[in-house]
Amino acid sequence: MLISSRGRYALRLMIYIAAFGREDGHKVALREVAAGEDISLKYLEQLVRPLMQAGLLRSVRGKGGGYVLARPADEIRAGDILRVAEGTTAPVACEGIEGACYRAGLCSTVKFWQGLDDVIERYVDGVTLAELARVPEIKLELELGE
Amino acid sequence: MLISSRGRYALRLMIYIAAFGREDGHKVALREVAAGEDISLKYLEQLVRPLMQAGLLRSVRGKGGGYVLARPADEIRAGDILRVAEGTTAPVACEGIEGACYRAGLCSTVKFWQGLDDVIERYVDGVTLAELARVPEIKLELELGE
DNA sequence: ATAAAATCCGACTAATCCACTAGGATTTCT
DNA sequence: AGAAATCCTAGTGGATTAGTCGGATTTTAT
Repeated sequence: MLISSRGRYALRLMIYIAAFGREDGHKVALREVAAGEDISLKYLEQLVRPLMQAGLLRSVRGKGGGYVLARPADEIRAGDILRVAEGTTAPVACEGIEGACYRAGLCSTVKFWQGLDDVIERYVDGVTLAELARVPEIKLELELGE
Repeated sequence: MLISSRGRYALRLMIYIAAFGREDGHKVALREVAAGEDISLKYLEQLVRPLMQAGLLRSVRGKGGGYVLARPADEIRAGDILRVAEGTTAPVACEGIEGACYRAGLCSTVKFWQGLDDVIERYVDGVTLAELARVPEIKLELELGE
């Protein structure tokens, strides 16, 4: 799994929705996220699409609409979001198939890369969106004024 | 730390040198690596330079020359090679500095990314070049039906 | 009904990076 | 002298990234 800034933005987006959306159905509009996280609205629209297709978000169209988590935040793993956002999820392509593999360096590395991918996967799947959204009191102070 | 195929090639290169170079000073020519690993010679020349600068390889110029590990293989970590090969080693740029950080999603992700980087770093630094170069025999044993 | 607010959709683009190539210069052994 | 190797600088085609742009559609609010 590779992490680009698309994945980082997607994570921030989801954290924002988790933090400000309510289970009672309070929707979060992208315009709000764009302002809050300082990300272009148009870019967010792109990020949102795969997250919808993957069933991580639900949307309500039209005025007053927005996005809500499709599942409770503690049932969404950071890994779920990143895999969707990064698309391919191609960790390390194993070219060892077509026979170059009998040579020195190649095959021995395959296990190494698989091990690396396991480690990463285990980490990102060990953190829930709820944990990430349940953050600082700083944020709470700011929002209590609204 | 991000892993591109440049890092993968560099690792294979180093494994090859570790496997076929001897401590008594047997040098490995890139031409040989190119043939053995099926990587263009010109590309290998590029990969070699940062590894030299980082003090992981020593070279002998001129005819009959080649490359040797600058340190014993069990004192070189996979992480050493990857960090050098990947260059920037920019894991996740923290933009939280310029004040966008007080908002919801950003700060909480920084720790998350740092944690991910730690996990990766720990993994790649836990494997030595000696272990990677030694694998072929292990693999043989496995194939012999253990 | 109409306007506004939001999600949707598809294409486009400038910049950057990747993998690789090219052409030579220099060093050293035979 | 010639061959074999390392060294150095530059360029290039393709892919990916990060982001833009213009508009279509759906729904709510006035």
